[in-house]
Amino acid sequence: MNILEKIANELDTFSKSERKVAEVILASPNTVIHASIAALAKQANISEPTVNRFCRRLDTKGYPDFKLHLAQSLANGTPYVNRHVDEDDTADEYTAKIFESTMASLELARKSLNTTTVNRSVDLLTQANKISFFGLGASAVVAHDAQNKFFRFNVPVVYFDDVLMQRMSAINSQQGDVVIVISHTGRTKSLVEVAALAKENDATVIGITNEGSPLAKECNIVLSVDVAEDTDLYMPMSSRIAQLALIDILATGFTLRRGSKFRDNLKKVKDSLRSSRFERKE
Amino acid sequence: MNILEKIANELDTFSKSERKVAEVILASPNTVIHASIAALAKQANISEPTVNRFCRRLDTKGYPDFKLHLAQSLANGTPYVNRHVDEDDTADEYTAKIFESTMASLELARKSLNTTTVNRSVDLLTQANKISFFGLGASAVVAHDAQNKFFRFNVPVVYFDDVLMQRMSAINSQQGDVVIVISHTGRTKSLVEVAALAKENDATVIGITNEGSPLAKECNIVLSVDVAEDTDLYMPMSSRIAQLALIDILATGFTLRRGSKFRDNLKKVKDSLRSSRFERKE
DNA sequence: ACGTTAAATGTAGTTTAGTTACAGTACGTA
DNA sequence: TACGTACTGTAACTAAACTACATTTAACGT
Repeated sequence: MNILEKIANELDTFSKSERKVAEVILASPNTVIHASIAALAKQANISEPTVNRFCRRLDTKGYPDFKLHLAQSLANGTPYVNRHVDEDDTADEYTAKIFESTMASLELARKSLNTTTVNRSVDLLTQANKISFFGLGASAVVAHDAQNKFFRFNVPVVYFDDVLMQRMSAINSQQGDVVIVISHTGRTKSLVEVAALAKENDATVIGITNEGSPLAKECNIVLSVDVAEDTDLYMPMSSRIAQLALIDILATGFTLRRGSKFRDNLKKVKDSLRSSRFERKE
Repeated sequence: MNILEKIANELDTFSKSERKVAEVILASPNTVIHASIAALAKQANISEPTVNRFCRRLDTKGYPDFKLHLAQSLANGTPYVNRHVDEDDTADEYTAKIFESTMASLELARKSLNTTTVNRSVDLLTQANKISFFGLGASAVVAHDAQNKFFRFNVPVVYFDDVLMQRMSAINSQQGDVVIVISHTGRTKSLVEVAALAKENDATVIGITNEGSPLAKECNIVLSVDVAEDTDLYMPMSSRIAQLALIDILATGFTLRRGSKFRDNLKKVKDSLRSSRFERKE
């Protein structure tokens, strides 16, 4: 574990003097890695051996070794944190925050995603007679994107962001069809109903949603991605990015499963677009 | 710069003995960071001062400082790299690669995005009488998402992913309207024409596209995000994620500019969705 | 409240590691 | 071949880190 986090975590298990050291370190770790044990002791108003004992308590061999660990923690740069946008942030600030939060979410999503489930989903998708993507609101965007990707595979694929169309489509589904229902919360009533309908009609229902949600209960497979709390109170942000990454993953798994011959097909689709574009000048 | 790379780069500028040290370090940097200067000297079959001189040549204060830098290089662990998916990757592998590539792209996008331009775009958006988002293919998804976000702001906003609708809408645009045209390559003919049409009709055209592309030339403002080469040869992946992050940024800037009273409005929109959802059980 | 004991902290001395100054060696050039 | 420069090593020195022990502080029981 990152030694800086460790210090922060164990702050209350430290003795009085040790806490002094800890606080100095946490306040400006970048200075500390260039300071001698004497300098650090002085700054924390404690003796050198106390610093040394502090280092040992953190499972390092001594002060130099501790500095090494500290340097490594810093290099990791407290990677990406979900930081909330502030009322008086400048364009510079909120831009940075949104990028960071997005990345923090992806990091989290990566960790939480179950690749065995991914694999099973890809299995099902490759065998499907027809693939449908359903979503509403922000999740409709994800469904839209999924259609876009799977359409290139030359498989029957549809996407609906309209409640009625979703219902009709679900009712008409049958065995061999795969229905992917997308909802971050998994609590949108009409989508839960659509999932149930599709299941009743023997379609395989894959949910891209929260584990344990009402929607999840109606699904044969649940692909859940944990996501950092949304940066903006009122708009879904990170959740849909993680979902899109998941779509990429499914699409990639799909092409890999289909083998290299299949990929020639993709090339054809791409080439077909060429005439609609301006040539790139060298 | 990463000190390990630096050593590798400058290998041929080193003297004979220095190269010996360099090679030992490159061979097993992880051992070196825990070794004393004496141990390292012995392993490289050279004297201690030579190691010291080696450290100085690399712009460090001495051996301990050098070890610090080395430790940081190692911790950095080549953060996020754009890694291409391989024919025989397992689900585990391609999942990891896609997440990593996506994050690498966001990292790149963050660096390349000009926040002054973002700020100007937000300015224009807040003053717009009507906002239109146009995109095709993968970029249609981004436009779709943008509509979703800006719709909550209770401003007139439309999105079209149909060429004819885009043309009609562009022709009907007028001064005070803002048209946002989205295209990764910026070379899609019909979109370039739409941008030109909108501009002729005195709308302000903002392009989310490649700087220097045909589309960029037709725009009043260009929001360009550099993006790592796409992981998949035949499908856009990272580009649209970066574009979506940009939409988040614009939307966030928009709400911030409109002030806190405006945000109550967003709450209302969100609350209005409540009845369509299952209650969360505690 | 007082004394006892254990834990925590500091002081001083020791050891180890790192650095500097200088001397010797190797190599290239005139 | 002789000279000079750049490189490398030896030995002395300095500074940093650590250990052992003394002192203080805090906690607990009487």
